Formats: sequence, C-alpha cells, structure tokens
Amino acid sequence: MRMAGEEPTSIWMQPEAHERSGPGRRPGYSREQITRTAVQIADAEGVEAATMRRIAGELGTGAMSLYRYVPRRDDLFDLMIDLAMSEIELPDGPSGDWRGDLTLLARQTRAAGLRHPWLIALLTSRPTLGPNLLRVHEFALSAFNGTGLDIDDITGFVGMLNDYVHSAIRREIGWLEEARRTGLDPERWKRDYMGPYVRQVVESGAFPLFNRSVLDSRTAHLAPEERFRHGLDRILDAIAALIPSLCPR
Amino acid sequence: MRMAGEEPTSIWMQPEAHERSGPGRRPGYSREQITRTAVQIADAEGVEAATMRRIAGELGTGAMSLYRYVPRRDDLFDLMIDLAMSEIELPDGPSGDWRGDLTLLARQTRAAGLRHPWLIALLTSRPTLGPNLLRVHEFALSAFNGTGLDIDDITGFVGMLNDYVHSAIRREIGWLEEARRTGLDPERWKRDYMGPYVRQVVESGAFPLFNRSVLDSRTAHLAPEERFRHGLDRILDAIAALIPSLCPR
DNA sequence: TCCAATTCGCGTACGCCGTACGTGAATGGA
DNA sequence: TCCATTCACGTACGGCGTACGCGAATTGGA
Repeated sequence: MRMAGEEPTSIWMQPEAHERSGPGRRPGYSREQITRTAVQIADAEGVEAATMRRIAGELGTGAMSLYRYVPRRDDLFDLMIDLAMSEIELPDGPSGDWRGDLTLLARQTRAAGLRHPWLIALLTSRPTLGPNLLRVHEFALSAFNGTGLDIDDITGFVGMLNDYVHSAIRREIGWLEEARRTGLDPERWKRDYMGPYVRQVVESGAFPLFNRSVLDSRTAHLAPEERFRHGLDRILDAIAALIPSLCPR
Repeated sequence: MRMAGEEPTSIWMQPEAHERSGPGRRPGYSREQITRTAVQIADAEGVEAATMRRIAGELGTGAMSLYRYVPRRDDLFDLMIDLAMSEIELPDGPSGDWRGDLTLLARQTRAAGLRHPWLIALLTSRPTLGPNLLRVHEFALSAFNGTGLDIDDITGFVGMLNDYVHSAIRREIGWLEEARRTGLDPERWKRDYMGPYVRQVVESGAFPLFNRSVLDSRTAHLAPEERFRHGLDRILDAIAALIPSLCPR
C-alpha cells in the first residue's frame, strides 16, 4: 500500500521496482528508458520541451504512467544529469600526470556539455550527487593525490577547475541557447536582438575596459576549442603556481 | 500603432513610455515599481512565486496591465537582476590596491546574493548586460588597470573571481533554497532528504577522497563569511602568482 | 485450477502558468 | 467639443505538474 504522506528522499535511495518477485503486473517501462527519452527530447528541443506529457507521448503512453517510475519531475532532472555524466569516460585511476588527467577530464566534460546543452544549466541549478557525478568528482580529486596537498586545497582547486569549465561551456552555448529559446535563428539573434544594444553600449564609451575586452581581445577569434584550451591552461598555471611541492622557480 | 510582429530587442533599448506629452491616459505604474514588487516577492517566497498574476495582485491590478510596462516575463527577470545589482556600492574608480578593491567587490556581491537568493541563479541562467551589471563589471576590470596585464588576462582573472564568488554563494544558499522549494524546513531537509543518501555514500567507502573532503575538512566548521574570505584569498593568491609585474619571490 | 493480492497503465480533473485579444475608460491637442 | 491615443484589465486559450481512482494484468498460494 502506498501511504499518502510519502516521505521525500533522494532519488538515488529509491530503487525502482523492476526485478520484483511478488504478485502484480510487470512494469512495461524503466527509469533508464524514460530518462533516455527525456534526454533525447531535451537535446533536440531544449529541456523545457521535455515535459511529462511529451516524454510519455514519445514512449506511446500517458503522462501519469511515468509517475510509477519517477516520484517528481525534478528527480527526472537528476536522472538526466547522471545519464549525461555517465558518458564522461575516464581511466580507472589517475596517471600521475595531474595536468594531463585534469585536461582530459575538462575536455570530456566540455564534450558532454556541448552534446547536451542543458547539462550545465541543470547541474548548477540543482545540488545533485548522482553516482556518475561522484565518480567524475572522485577522479578530479584523485588527480591531485600525491602532490602533498591538503584535502581542503584539493577541493578548492577542483572547484576552481569546475567553475572554469562550466562557465566556459555556458559562454560557448549561451547565445545559441537563448536564440533557440526565443525562436530566432542564432545569426539573427546576435544581430537584431543583443547586437544593437551592445553596439550602443560600446559607442557610448561609458565602459572603456569593457570596450577593450570586446574590441581588443586577441583570443576572441580563436576556434572555440582552442579558446577553451587556452583558458584552461591559464587555470592550470595558476594552480601549479600554488602547489608548494612543485616549487616554482 | 503597435505592429503585430513586434520586433524583439533587449529590454534596455525599449525605454518605458512615461513622461509622454501626447494625448492618452497617464500610466498608473512604472517599470521600477513593478520590478521592486517582483523582487520583494522573490526575496520572500522564491523567484517562482513572482508570477505575473501575483505581482499584479500585490499592486492591486490585473496581470495583463503589467504587459504595458514589460514585454515578457523574461525581461522582468533582467530588470530584477539589474535592480539587485544596483545595490552593490562601489567607489567611482579603483584605489590602486587591486586586492582590496576586488575583496570589497566580492563582499558586496555576496551580500547582494544572500539578500536576494534568486540573484545568482538568474544571473547564470540569462546572458543579460544591464547597466548596473556593466558598472560592476567595469569596476572589476579597472581594478587590474596598472598591473601591466593584457586585456585578455584581465578578463580571465575577473572571470575566475566571478566564478568563485558565484559558486561560493550558490554553495552557501544551495541547500537552504532547495529546502524552501520542497517545503521542508532546512534542518529536516538536510537530515531526512539529502542526509541519508550522503551517509550511505560515505559508508560505502567507494569514493575515498570525497569522503576525506566531507569528513576531514578543516574549513567546514568555519563561519560562512570566514569560509568565503578564505576561498577568496586563495583565488587572489593564485592571481597574484600569475601577475608578472608583482614578481613573486 | 481458481482466487485474493498486488502492481501497472492511464483517463480525468484541478489549479496553476504566460500571455493574445478586445473593450471601455481616461486623457490632452486641435 | 471631438477624436486619436493610451491605459486598465476581464476573458480565454493552450499548456504545465500531478492527485486520484479504476479496470486490467499478473502472480503465489490454496
């Protein structure tokens, strides 16, 4: 029997009911199948298109059927995040080359963030701790194992890296997603929507350093991947400069 | 006459119609008044409570009246962000002590982020460039003026700082907001909702470094403000280590 | 084999949301 | 005074998450 006041807890502690042995009808779907469908819709049309009705429709069933597998829509977001994070392929342990390990992780994360343009937004809007996020986080922490760093320092550095990677991906996606959301094509959005305002701001001359960052940037015309790598290297340089065991000259 | 296919453009380029001289009824409200009301509601009950109907109700009018002042709800978000950013008080120009200037900015930003728990979430979810965000951003850039840094490097450092400040605020708010959203009180949320899952993860021993970061942290028991300052100082250290003109020992 | 127990699929319904549209009231210039 | 213009806002539409309940399916035990 299902109690009325269902106690809320993390989705990761509510295993789904498949592989039962008792009586009752067998489930026709699965969390993974539902999550995969939601991810496909969100990839193609944005996360706001992945509604319960739409996901169910794609599966050929009714919206309320999904609630046999997922308590709330928010939990489905957590499952989507974890499914996307599961695509990040990493070696079992650190190689000893912390820069190389973290560069690999950053590139994998960027790839996942671009494949699933909703991933970073969901990740920063929800305090989720799915198994794959834990796996990836553990790898990041482990890359610093052996450098003689304090666990608090390690956590701080991993945070710095995560922050950079996430905001770099957001920058790379940002305008594209906003254009999709408003229904304009990206070129037109940049030219007609944000363009005139930025131009007005620049021409007003009120913010000279902002102007220089827009007009005099030498990295602005790099390919996105190179720009990402460049910024990443600067963060890694900053971290290296603070690791005592490396003893910079 | 209002055309059917209203061309979309930034809210900052569509001045509101008050201070007219032609015929027609005088407006009874204003963008600022509406925005201020929205902010009050969002502060008290979360941004999702600041619906058009609710804001209008608070003002004693109908929901559709607001659309004479704000084209879309999303634009109201931009106005809310800018109003919150306007509370960040800064000197007119940099003092010459870049560390001091950026520390001041970080503390002001934290204060605004805690006063308006929705601010950071909106800020990272929308590529907005309101006048007050520009003002604050310009101040951050200007703090590095005179250090002999490249504009790209300055932009990168300001980005690092922003990333830290934002994610530190998110961490500080995160659980509190999630608890409010789900309607549980914060203590109960931490104990009954996330607590058991984290405990299970920790006890499984599958992620030893994650465990150390949870159990062996020495900064975990600091007061929030001190923790913020500590992390901020580490970022500033990292930046200082990369500024050639400072020539670290 | 038959039945009681249990679970699933899902239709219906409720109360929200953003906002398109149209109408009537207010306003100031000619 | 008359009229073009602008405002306030009631009504309505389509869509959302999801509470609830019922018939169908499936099983273990009698």
